[in-house]
Amino acid sequence: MLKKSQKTGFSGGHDLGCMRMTTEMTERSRKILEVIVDDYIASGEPVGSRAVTKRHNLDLSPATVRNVMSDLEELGFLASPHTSAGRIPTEKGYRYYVDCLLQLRELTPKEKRSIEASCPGINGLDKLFQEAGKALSALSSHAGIVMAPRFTTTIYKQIEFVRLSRGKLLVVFVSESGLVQNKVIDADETLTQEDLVKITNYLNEMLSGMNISEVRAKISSEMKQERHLYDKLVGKALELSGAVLKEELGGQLFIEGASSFLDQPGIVDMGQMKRLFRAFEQKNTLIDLLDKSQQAAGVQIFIGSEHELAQIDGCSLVTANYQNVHGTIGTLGVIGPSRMAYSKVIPIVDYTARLISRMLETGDDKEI
Amino acid sequence: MLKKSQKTGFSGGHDLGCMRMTTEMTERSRKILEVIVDDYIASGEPVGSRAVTKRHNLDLSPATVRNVMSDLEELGFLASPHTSAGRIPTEKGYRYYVDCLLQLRELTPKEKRSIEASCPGINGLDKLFQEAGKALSALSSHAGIVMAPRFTTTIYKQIEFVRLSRGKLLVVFVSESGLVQNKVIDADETLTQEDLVKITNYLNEMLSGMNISEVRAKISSEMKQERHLYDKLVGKALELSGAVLKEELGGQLFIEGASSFLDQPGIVDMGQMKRLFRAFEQKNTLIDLLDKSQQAAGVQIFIGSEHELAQIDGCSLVTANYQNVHGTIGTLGVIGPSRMAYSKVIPIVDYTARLISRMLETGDDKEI
DNA sequence: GTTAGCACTCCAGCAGGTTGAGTGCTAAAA
DNA sequence: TTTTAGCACTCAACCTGCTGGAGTGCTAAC
Repeated sequence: MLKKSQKTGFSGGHDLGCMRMTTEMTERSRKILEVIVDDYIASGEPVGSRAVTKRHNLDLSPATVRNVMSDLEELGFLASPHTSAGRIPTEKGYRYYVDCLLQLRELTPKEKRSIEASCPGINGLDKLFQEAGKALSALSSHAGIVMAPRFTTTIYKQIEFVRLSRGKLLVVFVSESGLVQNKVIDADETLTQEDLVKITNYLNEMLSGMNISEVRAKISSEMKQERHLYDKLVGKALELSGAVLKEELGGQLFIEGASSFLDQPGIVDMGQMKRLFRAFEQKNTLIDLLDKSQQAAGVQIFIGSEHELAQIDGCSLVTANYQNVHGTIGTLGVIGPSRMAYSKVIPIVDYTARLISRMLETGDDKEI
Repeated sequence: MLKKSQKTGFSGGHDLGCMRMTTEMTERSRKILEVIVDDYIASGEPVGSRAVTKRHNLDLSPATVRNVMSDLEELGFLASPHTSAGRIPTEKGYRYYVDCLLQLRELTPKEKRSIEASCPGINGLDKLFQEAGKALSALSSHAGIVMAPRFTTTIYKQIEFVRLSRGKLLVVFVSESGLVQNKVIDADETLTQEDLVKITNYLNEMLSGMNISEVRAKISSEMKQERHLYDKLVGKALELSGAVLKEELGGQLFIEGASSFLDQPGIVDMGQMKRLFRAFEQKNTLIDLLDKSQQAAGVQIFIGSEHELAQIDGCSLVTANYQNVHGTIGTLGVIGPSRMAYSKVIPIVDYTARLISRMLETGDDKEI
């Protein structure tokens, strides 16, 4: 775990470059910025010069601190809600804090155990993701968010057809990691049970072990090639599987503990709260955002308007990817107000992502 | 559709008995109560005597209306927030209104089409329920709520086993209505692929067409009976299926559009809002409530504290059941503040429940 | 460069006054 | 007997002016 004065270097949308600033930022002003952000995160109240000197014995007078704060405001790290309130961090201020000043907390064994206990073995991936989201939420006191693997990144394992009432066919698709997708499609009724078995075997043999992009390509090429040659059943098989896989399934998003947003003492803007909850309901904008964060490795932090989602304005997002043996397949994290305890949230997200990765890689959750 | 002055007779927790009251309630006081409730539902503001006479030409002076309102308050149908505000309906007032005064609106063809359009054929039951919830929410401007069929009411159709990594087995269970449940279980690695096929065939042959309670009983009795007699594979099959079915799965709850609760102009009590959203997240208390409402037929209305859920205090719930050929299997409805437009919401819930029933019965959504 | 002092600003809270909506009561009218 | 008009009363909502406190910016001294 990172120690003080090491650079944490979390990347987000912007690269503020915490080095570029050091010409203007003395060690002292850094310390003061840190104290202010810490204080504000803890209290939610604007921080005044006197509070800075009092709570952390800096051997400086309030007047001196005021001068530094004034500089910090000019640099864009702080802002005052009004003349005679204290200062609060700007987004830029949070960014600098996270990039250069943050001292991460170790997770306590109790917290680790708490996360582990929430993921009681894999019995159904959906369940696992949901529980992970709940754990993230419970420990961070913000909303936990888990994006299930996108369909395209999964590996074909098996397909099954179940005949429902008249002309309806349930197709169950299973990926290697245990992700299950199902869909009902229309199918002509001439297909017998044996036909279905043959189709199943044919598809499973041909496609097993491919990822979904490959599967799509394969089906498409086979369809062209074999249209007039082989027997009708093969054509049917391709048609059915094509129908199932043509849609972009998956990328399912689990959001847990969204109600923690209502815990903020004085809810500032009800309109924003509405937009936020609506974004949680629609999910697709969030999915896009998480897709982006899936490009980079490690813990990523998006502060305020760094993500372009106007709907979740004023919120920050801490994410990390999880992997299986084939590489990164999904993203999880915490979403909360920009004023969140990053030092606590980051290790939680990091640890949870690693835990999920291990579980998906080994299929074993006992030994971490 | 019901017309004015017919009794609607929706039942809820309490039976106020709209007849017992008529000794005290004249035609005129009924009319005034109706106007007040209508007005309050429309405006959200306490209704004064003058507003009653103005907006609905009753040929009565405000003073007369005041006398009647005073009576209605004494009877417990109205309450005043404070001395010089108008009156608002009590829960009892809503109950009387819903039972005796309500004039249901017909759905417009546009609304019907809107509901139908939201359920674009069954491609996956989960998806269907979710979309139905969204439709309920969109049309009612409140939260839509759909409870998927409980596992115990479903009919066994098919079971499939898919081998995942080391020792993990994915079990996919399909019910006759197309409900899919999957679960990962541990299984010893000695089972070959052929063993699995045999197990699958054995189970599907033995259990097909039974409901889940029967299936459980059957497995249990078979296990006792055959433990020492037949080959090991049968025992294994029973063991596996038992592991899958022993849990109470299903009863999944879809809640859509919860954010509409935030649309209320002046949010009264933030604490209540929190409790509400937390109840939506936990779901199980709501599931219990909906389970209860599944006993009775037709549209059911729970107003305010008639349901015992303190968490959703001040909210009303309008529900209806949906059926397939085997009878009632699930519940859907709308949950919103007690001050909701019942005349609009009730037909929406009713129509949606019928639509879902038809779709589940015929497997065809074209012709309604 | 740092600090003390001072004037200034602004929010929060409180008291007092006003307005308007709505009520309850009473006495007169129907 | 029922309905209505009139009047006094109440109370929330709003505005106002006032005060205290927290915090700032500036300047001059250390």
